[in-house]
Formats: sequence, C-alpha cells, structure tokens
Amino acid sequence: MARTRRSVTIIDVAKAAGVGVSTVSRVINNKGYVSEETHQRVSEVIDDLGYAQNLAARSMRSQQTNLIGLIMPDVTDPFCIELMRGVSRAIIELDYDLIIYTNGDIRRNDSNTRMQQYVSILNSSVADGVIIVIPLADDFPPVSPVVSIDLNINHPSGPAVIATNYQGVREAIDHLFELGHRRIGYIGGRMELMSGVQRQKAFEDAFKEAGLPLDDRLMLPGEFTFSAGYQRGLELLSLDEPPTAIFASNDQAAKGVYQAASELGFRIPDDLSVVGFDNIPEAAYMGLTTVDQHVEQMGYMGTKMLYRLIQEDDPEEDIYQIETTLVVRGSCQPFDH
Amino acid sequence: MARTRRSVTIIDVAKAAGVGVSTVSRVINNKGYVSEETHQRVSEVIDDLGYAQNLAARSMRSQQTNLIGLIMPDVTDPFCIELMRGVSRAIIELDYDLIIYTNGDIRRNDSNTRMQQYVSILNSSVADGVIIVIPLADDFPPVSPVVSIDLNINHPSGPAVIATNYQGVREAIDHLFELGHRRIGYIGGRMELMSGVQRQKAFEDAFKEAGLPLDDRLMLPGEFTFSAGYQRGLELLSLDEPPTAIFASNDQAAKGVYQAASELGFRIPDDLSVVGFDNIPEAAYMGLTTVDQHVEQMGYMGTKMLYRLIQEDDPEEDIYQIETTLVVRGSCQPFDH
DNA sequence: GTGCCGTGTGGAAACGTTTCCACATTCTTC
DNA sequence: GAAGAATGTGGAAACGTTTCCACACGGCAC
Repeated sequence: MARTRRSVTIIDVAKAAGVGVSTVSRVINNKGYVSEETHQRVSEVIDDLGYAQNLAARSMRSQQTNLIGLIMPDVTDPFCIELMRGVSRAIIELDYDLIIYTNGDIRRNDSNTRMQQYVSILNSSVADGVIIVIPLADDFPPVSPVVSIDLNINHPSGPAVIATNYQGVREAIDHLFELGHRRIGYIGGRMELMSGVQRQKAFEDAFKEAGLPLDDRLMLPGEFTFSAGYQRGLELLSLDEPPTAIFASNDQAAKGVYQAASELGFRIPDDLSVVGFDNIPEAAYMGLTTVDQHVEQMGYMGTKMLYRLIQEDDPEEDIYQIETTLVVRGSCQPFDH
Repeated sequence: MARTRRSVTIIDVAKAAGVGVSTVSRVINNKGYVSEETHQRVSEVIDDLGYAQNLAARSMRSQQTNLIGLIMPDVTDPFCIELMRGVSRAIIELDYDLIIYTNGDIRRNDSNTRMQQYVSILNSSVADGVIIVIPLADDFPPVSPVVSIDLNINHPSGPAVIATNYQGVREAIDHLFELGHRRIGYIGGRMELMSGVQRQKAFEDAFKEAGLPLDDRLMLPGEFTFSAGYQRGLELLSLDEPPTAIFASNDQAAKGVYQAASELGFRIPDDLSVVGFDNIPEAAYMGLTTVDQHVEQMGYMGTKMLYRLIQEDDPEEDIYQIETTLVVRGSCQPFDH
C-alpha cells in the first residue's frame, strides 16, 4: 500500500547545479533566457541524478501537458481498436502523446458513472483535451476541450465525429432489396446513441419508401455486441418463417449472427444473407458485406478537431460527418421468390 | 494554448458547505471522523456544484490512485492489442482502472527516450504501478512497482513476464525438420530484447543438435515488424537457391513474408512453408502455423504480478514464464528432396 | 473535580512544479 | 555617456489536494 518512493525533484537538481529552481525549470522547458553554460551544467546534473518530471505537479501548475486523453469503454472491442489507430496516427503528426483511460468493460456495473467521473478527472488533471468514444453517460461537466465519437441522444450537439449512419444503412438495405430480399431481420444497436437511432430510422424508412410492410417480429433490439447478435440471431432464425437476410447494426453483432446461423445449420450466404456495419478488419476475413464507416478516419479526424479546440481556433464544423461506403463481399446472395 | 478552465475546487465546496477543507476531504475519501449530518450536507454541496477531484493534485499528495499504467510503443500492433486484452481482464477483477500511455509508434524518432521518460513520469505521478511492454529503452530509474513484458537484454532481471521463447522455437523448427525441410530461412527480431535473442539461439541450436550446417545467407536480422518481414522475405526468396521454409520471429513479420511470397509468385504452402510466432488473432484467418505464446495471458499475469508488487507482498517469482504451444495450421507442407 | 479517551472539526504545512516579479548585468543606440 | 532594451538569474506565490496537528467538547473512571 505504502509507496516509499522518494524521487529526485527539481529542487535537488537546482541545489546540485548551484542554481535556482526557476533556472532548472527554464532549462527543462527550453523557454526563457538561460546561458549556454548554465544550460549545459544543469543538463548534466539532470542526467546524473536521473531526474524525471513529475507530471502531476507539472500539469497542476502549468495547464499544458501535450497529452491527449482518450476515454473508451472497452479496449478490447474492434471498433475501439480501429479508432485508436486513427487517434494514434494523428497524435504522431501533432507531436502529442496519448493517454488512454478505460475501465475495461462497457458492461462493468458502474461503468457509466466511472466514465463520466474520469472525463472530468482526466480533463482537469492531466490531459489538454479528451476524446470520448461512445458517450454512454448522458451527462458530464462541460469542461473544456472534449470531442466525442458518436453522440449521446440526449446531447445531440458537438463537437463530435459521426458517420452518415442513415445513408449507410439505406444503401445496405437497398442492396438487399436489389438482391430480391423482402424478409429482412434487423438487430438494433444501443438506443442511447445517435448511431443506434439513426440506423434504425434508416431501416424503417427504407421499407416505408419501398412500400413494403415492416414486420415487428423481425426487428429486435440489440446493443452492438457479439452476444446480443448471437442471441437475436438465434431468435430470428428460430421463427416459423425466418428472414432470408439479416442486417446487424454492427459487425460484432454480425459475428454473433454467424455463430447463431452456424449452430442452427444455416449456411451463409446460401440460406441466409448477412450485412453488418463498421467494416472492422475481421470483416474482410469473414467475407462480410458491411457498411464501412472508416473508423480509423473517425479517430484521426476527431483528434485533429480536438487539437484545434485546444488551440482555441474554434473548429469550423461542430459535427464532422464521415461518409460511409458499402463494401460488398460474399455474405449476401440473390434471393428468388 | 491557454486553458481558461476554472473548475470547482475542494475549497469552493468547503466554503459553500460552511466547513473546513479537511472535512470535505474526509467526506470524499470516507476516512476519519465526520458526523452523519456534516457528511450529508457536504455530499449535497458536492453534487450541486458538480465538483470533480483533481487527479493531479490528489496523486501528488496522496500517492494512491487505484490506477495501473500500461506503457506501450504502439497501440496499433496486434501483439500489444492482445496484451491489452489480458491487462483489461485483470484490472476488472482487481477493481482498478487502466491508463495507457503510448507515443504512437515504435519507430518515432525519439521513441525510446520518451518511453523511458514516461515510465518515471507515469509512475511517480499518476499510477500506482506500471507495466512496460517491450522495454526497448535499456535503462530507466528504478522507481517503484514496475513489471515488464519481455525483457531488455541489458536488464535481464525481473519482475517480468516472458514466454518460453527457446522451447517454442525449438518445437517449431523440429516441426519443419520433421516435414523434411532443411533449407530454412530465419528472419530475426529485435536483438535488444530477450525474446529476439532467445529465438535466434534456439534456431541455431536446433541446427547444431541436428548436425545440420547453418547457412549465413538464410539468417537475416529483423525487427518484429511487417515491413522488415516483407523486405527480408523478398531477399530470401530472391536467392539463387531460396529456402523451402521460413521461420519468422513473429507473426507480423510472417505477414510480411506472405506479402513478399505473393509478389514473387511463391504459393504458400506449396512452394514455401511459413512459421510465425505469437499466434495473433489474424494468424487463424491466415492459416498460419505459429507458436502461441498466450499473449492475453501474459498481460493478465503481468497485471496480477504488478498488483502484488503494489501491495508489497513480493511476488513469489521474479520472472513468470508462460509456456508456449505450437499451433499447426495450413502454412506448412512436407518437402520432398 | 481532575485526567483521559473518543469523537468531531478547522488551520496550515507539504507535495513538485511553473510563472510572476524583481534585480543584475551587458549591449545598443542616440 | 546616459537611457533603455536584451539577457540572465533567483525568490516566492500559486496550483488543489491530503494529512498532521491542535483544539474543543462530552463522558467516564478514579
């Protein structure tokens, strides 16, 4: 429990070098006037003593850390990983460092509360700005730079990065229509999120505009997870008249559908067509037709936006939209009536 | 640049509740004597004002954060991602939170220096303990709890988690021997790391003990990356007498070999057998025969070890070894002389 | 009734920085 | 050659906490 650490401080360095603390600080941060000679001597002492800045003390005082915080529910989720890629690419360009906070699992009992808590903690403490992925908590203190990826339905205002979910799903369903499918199952996402709502709306509109009836039994709620996809997949495929195609609101759920289909003896695409959303890397291996929302790009753009926010040039767009594209692979087949 | 944030502090709360700061602190941390009535009142004020603790100030003073730090060169690398999975699983069990520091890319010019710097920064600043993945920097201040995954060759002492690299490679090469391969290419890893050294040693010993000559032209240095695997793969397959099999020191490099083989018209496994190391998730899709070092487990065990270190029960083992297992898939075929 | 312990509270020191201010010294410039 | 700018330096306040210490009050034992 106890931590006996007694590390080298700036004061130790100052004493050893025979200068004031402010001089050492100037050397470390390379700002203000310091003579070449003094700089040299202080640098040597720093090396000798193995001095390392205390981030806490520093950020407490200076309000500048060159650190961007990323808050995610689950570092294990492919969507999150892909997003991290983009953020990572951006921070390298910007010469920032990245600090990721996670409490490990979206399903952890007090997950939301903790996330919410950590937004303010990270923000007011340690990072210059924060990116929130999947903002499930519907309320957090409006402390300075925050960009969210996806949006909470109760806070549908920026700054945020979000895909054109509506168009993406419309395109996907039109694709299934063209292949002749009419009985299409829908496995939803989290309805606290804009993405979940928009995707569902698009699905419903597609049917309406095509003049086709919506079958309630084919539209099931989900939550963007493998297990929900699996459960709902089992339900749909166990119906007396199962759908000929299933649209899963993300690829994780689509994976669950694959699992369910395989267990119930449905072959994909022969007996069942499947479309997902996200285009996670695995989708390519699975041959899954899906809506690419360019997740890596979302992370990249979000970070760039945050950077502008930190620099206080207000970002030109409050909400940045990423265009989706339908990626057709082998998981869908024409259906003959 | 400037941060205008002026957040609610413990002092504001104290004033609003008409008590001293120490009382507020006692309420927040639930320690020491506070009357039921005062506790109530302070709690209300905290909610009203939307007060959030300043992590920096807190950890600066109290040295306890319930946060475990993870320091990684590259959140984009499959090995690192898999490791994160295990760490994530452990922190949920332990009811800790996780903070991941990364500077985005192992190849970033000053990567090592920064990593090294951040070990001490994170450690002395914000987290109760730190896990270092791929300790490339060969020296860092011996500040309190640190567990490393893999080992730097210049600091071959624990606490650390490392796979039985030697046995793993021996098994892999024996497998290739049994299939009749004698001309086996070797693409190495980073020789600053124990894993890189041990794998190479095992490769050499396998040949020696089998009484077979080692061909220098078939043993190339690498660095555990896709691009190195690709480059070295091209070199090996462009030899007058190319190898019939290639052992890549990790799966990323093996992926590079796949790329090189495909470009030069070598079919796997017909014209070339390939073995990797790590067993990253993609390996299953690729049909890559590889040595599983149970990376998720490494992360999990490392975190558990770190936890014991924080609690100051010295961990029973200084270095925890993870047993590797050979996973045979379709990337290798018998070779007839 | 004096002393001591348990409970409840507030003030102030300490943590390790950065930054503001004050003070020297040297270099320009008219 | 005097004024003012540029350069170089150190002291001390400030950041928001936790924790140590002091104090006050009531009750209980002797």
